[in-house]
Amino acid sequence: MTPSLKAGTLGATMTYEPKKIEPKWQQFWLKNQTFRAEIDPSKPKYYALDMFPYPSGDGLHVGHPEGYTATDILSRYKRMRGFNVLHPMGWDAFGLPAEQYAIQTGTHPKETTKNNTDNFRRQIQSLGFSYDWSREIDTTDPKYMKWTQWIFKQLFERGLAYEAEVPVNWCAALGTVLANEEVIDGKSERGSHPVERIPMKQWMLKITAYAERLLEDLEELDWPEAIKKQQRDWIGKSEGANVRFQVCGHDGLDIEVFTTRPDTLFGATYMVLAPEHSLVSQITTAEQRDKVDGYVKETANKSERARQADEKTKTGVDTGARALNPVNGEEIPIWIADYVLASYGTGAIMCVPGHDTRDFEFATTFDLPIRRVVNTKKNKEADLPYTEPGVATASEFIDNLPTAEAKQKMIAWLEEKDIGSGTTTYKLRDWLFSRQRYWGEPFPLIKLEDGSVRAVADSDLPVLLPEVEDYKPRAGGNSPLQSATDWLQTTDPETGQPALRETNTMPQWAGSCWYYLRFCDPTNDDALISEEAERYWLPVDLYIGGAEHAVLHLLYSRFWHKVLYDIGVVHTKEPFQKLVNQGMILGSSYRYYDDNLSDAEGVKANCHSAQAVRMDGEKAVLKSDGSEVKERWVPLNQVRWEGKEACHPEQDFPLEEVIEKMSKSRGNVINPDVVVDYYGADSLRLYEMFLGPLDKAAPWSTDGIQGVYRFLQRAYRLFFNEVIEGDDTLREFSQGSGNEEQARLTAKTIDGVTQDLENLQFNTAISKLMVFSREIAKNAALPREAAEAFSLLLAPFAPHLAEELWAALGHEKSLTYEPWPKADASLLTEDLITMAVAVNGKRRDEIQIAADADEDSVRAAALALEKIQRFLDGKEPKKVIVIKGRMVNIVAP
RNA sequence: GCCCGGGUGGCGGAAUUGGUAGACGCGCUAGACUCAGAAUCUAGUGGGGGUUACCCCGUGAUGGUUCGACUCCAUUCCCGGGCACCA
Repeated sequence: MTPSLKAGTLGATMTYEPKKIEPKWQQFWLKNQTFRAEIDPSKPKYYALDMFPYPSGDGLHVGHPEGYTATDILSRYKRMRGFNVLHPMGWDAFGLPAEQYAIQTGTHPKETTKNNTDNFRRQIQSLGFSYDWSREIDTTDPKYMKWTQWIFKQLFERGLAYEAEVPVNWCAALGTVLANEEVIDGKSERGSHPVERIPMKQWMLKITAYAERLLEDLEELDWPEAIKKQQRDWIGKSEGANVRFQVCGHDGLDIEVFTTRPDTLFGATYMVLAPEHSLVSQITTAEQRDKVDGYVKETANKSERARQADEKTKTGVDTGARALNPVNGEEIPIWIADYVLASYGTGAIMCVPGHDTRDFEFATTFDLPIRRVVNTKKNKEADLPYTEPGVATASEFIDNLPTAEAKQKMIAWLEEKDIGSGTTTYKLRDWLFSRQRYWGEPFPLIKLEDGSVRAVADSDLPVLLPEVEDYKPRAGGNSPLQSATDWLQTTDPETGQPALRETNTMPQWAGSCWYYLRFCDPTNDDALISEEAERYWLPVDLYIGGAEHAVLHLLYSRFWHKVLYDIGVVHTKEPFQKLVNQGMILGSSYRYYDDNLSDAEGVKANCHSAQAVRMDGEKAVLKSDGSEVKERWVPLNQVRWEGKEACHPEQDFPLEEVIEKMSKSRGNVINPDVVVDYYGADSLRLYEMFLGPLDKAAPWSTDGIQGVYRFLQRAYRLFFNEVIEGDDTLREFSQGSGNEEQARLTAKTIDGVTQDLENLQFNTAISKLMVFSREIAKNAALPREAAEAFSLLLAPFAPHLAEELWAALGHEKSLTYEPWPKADASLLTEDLITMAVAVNGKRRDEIQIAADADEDSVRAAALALEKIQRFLDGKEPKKVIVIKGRMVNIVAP
């Protein structure tokens, strides 16, 4: 270490000044590559990964550092525990905002992305995270893209990527199609634009081929149950049977249905096809044709959202056709209705109104017969619809069988008669993988004149994006790449035939699907990852990120990982062993209302405080006259403070505080740069961890951060005398571990902080450090051993100050690889302990007694207490319960 | 509607998994320092009663199990999240 890095030599550090300490250590770490990770088989590895960010133009907000701080704490802790830690950071840099900015301004997205990543890197580095920056990656880097395209090629060559004309989620506002996972309530996940379903030719990835494995392998993962459940639901496995129903009057024409309740076949009194079902027009009778055509058209025009809007009202039309129920030969009507989805199962169902709520509603609406074929488990008649498992009834050969057995017997019967078979169905659809955008990875594919599609040779990867004039998507669902003629028109190197390049690009998820692999071997030009690096570093030991990626990124990466597993690139079935979702950091928004309902500009609106407004359903109205008003938000920096009360900047009324997700539109975003400037990175890190448990949402409070800042100041003053003129000087330490009280406190703190770190309970760990800093030197000088231990314990949380203190103790090396302090176990247990004495469970007094005192002496000591005697009133206690080391409970008569 | 979470002081949150409820921090109150403020330090701070000793109430609500319940069980209310006609 250079002498200039010794504490106090930089000039007048008269008090704890993060601005002097923090940049110094950040530069030190960078210059010395302190956190550089190399494969070292002699050490156990630990791979701590953050979900890498999309570098937006807005920069970091305080939500980002929460997860980053947590992984950083663990990384620093694990290094001190002797682990070889891989802790990298990079950029998920393809994405819509840079492209939209390009459309508006003509700036190449590459340029925007570069500026944004530079800003993100600066911000992240100002927080003192222990990333190995030599491993930084960027998904838009051609060297990275090459391998994204290479993986796509592997999928393509194994038939896992195919082009199909499918009904897609077309979002006109974004000018692109979206994956099912990107559509929420019929709107785009990004921006909430309307999405419609239209048929288009698109590239699909066969994620459904991995449905079972994606489901099964969830079992062994240490993930939050909620996320596992979301993935299970999304995969949506159901077991049942496919059954063929013969259509009357159409020789040999069958309609196949999927049912999870083959045991209720005797109760099937009608069938329903999705309006889009391919057989609809063929089987519709002449009398019903007009009605059916009308209904089909009507539902086709309805958006997906409108179709699902009110599920209670069932609509449908009889096709006039009849089918034979294969179990009893009964003729049953075939209807079409939009409550049956074309995309699930076979797009047709058999309806058992007695035992399915939806069928029941439909049958009631259209007066179709309802039949009871299942009784309760006790074989009693239940109210219909009865959807629980029970016992079959009125079902001939399966009568009296419990549901599970009845299903099995029915499936065996169907298979024997060759009219059906047991089947498993998944809700999971194949992954729609092409986007009509500029800023994404081009597909490494060429299309020949004969219609065949060929993958570009490995030696020609990566296929780079062409330069274009205009970044806007082209009409008719074509990507901007369509107009890059020189790029588009190429020749097949093998046959010399003219060929066209694929003009769609990959979705943003492509790059993030495998980035955790590249971090292990970021500059390898011969493989996406070397076998050595893969074997050593994988899997990721701790992965922290937002819960919003539950079924998007986390499902897609698992899928790609399994494909790579199958082709021998990776050796683990799953990429992320332990996953933690950090909770959101919420902001305070300030609300009022005005009567400018149309958002007209230049209008002098009448403003109202929230107190004058009540909610009338979805609408906000004035309490006084019931007229409608619209909510408005005052950005944080414009709020006028009257003491503790937030007020409208120009008018004289208080604003309503609403705690919610931070967003630009609310003006409640806290910029970490401002916090670092004022309190320093160590305070920001500490505060975010001190807010509460990592996985819970918590509101940001500007007052709250003062508490941790004061703690750091106190910690600093524990070590230094503050000198008004000149440098602060180190205090006199006592030698060794100090007096017994101090030695015990040190041991207890080491023990407690260590346990909390292992459990990711950072908030309680910090509180233990606070207690330590307040108590340790209260009555005696700070012992040297305590000072050393404290610096090391503080290091994962507040690394800059910790390094400063460590250096002040005379150490010349960074504390990064110092062994983690070990608690003296003999000091953790006390000889003399305090035990609470309770009467009837209520604490009344306490006794001081030897820790190893036997039950009888504890009992005697407790009963001897004057206060206890008072409660007993001279009588014998009914019972005395002694909980070793904790308390005595006396049951009074 | 279904499935997960979660309801603890004025606020963020602790509580070794059935054993002293409210650690730690914010805020607040009082005091010290200061010409003054800021900063810092010290003490107090769940509610109610009492001069003290001390007593009563208290973990969304109601009941139950237990010597003892924030913790377990049942019913119920509220908040957050996810899924939502998936046959």
